[in-house]
Amino acid sequence: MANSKKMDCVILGLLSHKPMTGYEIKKQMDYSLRFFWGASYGSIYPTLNNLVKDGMIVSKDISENGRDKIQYTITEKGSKHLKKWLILPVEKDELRYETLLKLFFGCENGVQETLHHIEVFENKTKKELAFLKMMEAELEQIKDTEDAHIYYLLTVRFGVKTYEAYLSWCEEAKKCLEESKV
Amino acid sequence: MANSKKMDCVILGLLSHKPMTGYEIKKQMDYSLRFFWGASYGSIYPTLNNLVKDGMIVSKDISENGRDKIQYTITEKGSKHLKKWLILPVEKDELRYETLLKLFFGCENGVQETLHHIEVFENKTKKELAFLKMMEAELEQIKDTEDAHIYYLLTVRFGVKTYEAYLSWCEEAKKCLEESKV
DNA sequence: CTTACCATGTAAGGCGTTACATGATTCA
DNA sequence: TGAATCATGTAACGCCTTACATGGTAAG
Repeated sequence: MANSKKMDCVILGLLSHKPMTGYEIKKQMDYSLRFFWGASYGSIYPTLNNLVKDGMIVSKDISENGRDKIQYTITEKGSKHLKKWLILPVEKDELRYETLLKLFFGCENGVQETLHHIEVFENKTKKELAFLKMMEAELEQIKDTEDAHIYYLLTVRFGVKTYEAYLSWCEEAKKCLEESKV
Repeated sequence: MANSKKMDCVILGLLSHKPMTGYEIKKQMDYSLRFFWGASYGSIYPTLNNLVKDGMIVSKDISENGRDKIQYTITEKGSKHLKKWLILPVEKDELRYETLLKLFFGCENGVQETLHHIEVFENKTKKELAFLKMMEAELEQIKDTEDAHIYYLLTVRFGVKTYEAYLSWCEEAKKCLEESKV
């Protein structure tokens, strides 16, 4: 009760914007929440069923583009539940950065291998950053068309700022390790 | 085999620096890895027993300061295992940022509450940053006394850079939301 | 004398992924 | 016609946290 399951709240949050199918929820997560939250079908579909049981959402069988789907809509109860969760203090923000782990133990691995890990990380970050900047540009254009957009934009900018910091660190870290080789 | 349990490798990594007890491993993690990795006793102690069974580490009952402890030392096999894991490509770096989740759904929560979440996040980040800067200063002084220190320093600098980016974002985000109130 | 910290562990249970299973449709 | 994508789910399992359980020592 004190702090509901997060998966529940993420899905309620997404459904508070518009009715969606499980499949669409997954797509939406992979697109909008990709850099700070993830979920698999194996957790999404069971969660949806539980939310229906709890009266937080209702399901409706629809047919679109010649495909059978199950569309979920948030209920009044679900909306209240979401809002209650939103005002609660954040429990924890956590990272599990394997890259940093391998860096921390870099001494056992050698400079060359460690540099390689950094480069892989750098490339991944560059790609993600390009994606985020594209989203940022998109959102800036439609910023005023909907209240929610400003919040989306803020999360995207968070991503942009952190990824830029990562890249700046990569530069420094590479230099630092190159020098230590000499 | 392809990619061993991470908990195993973290512990092997820490033990590769020096022999430690389970309690010390936990302390060390909370201190050095705090901002990118975490673990509880409930996973550390069982992991240690498994590592002994697998011959990756050996245990030794010791008595120190009038206390009975079990000290673990990495074996040749454990060292090889660690090195094998270190050169493997990173599987995934993940964040689970509840703050960003609540921000993303900020529209359902209102500007005021969202600002509050940002301020809490900002304060927590400031404290962590101060801690990291202290570690940075410490490490810079002893940088050349041991090969491993440069790697510790790099992880700490990663933290410093990202936390500074977080704070810079907080400033912007607060302004942005304040303006939207008008 | 009691609080805080040192020190080690177990058990239950939560939470989520991976892999499997199925089948329709669209497009090259 | 075969691959990719749409669409929904289940089952097994892994991994970890929380809470519980125990007991010693140091310091106020």
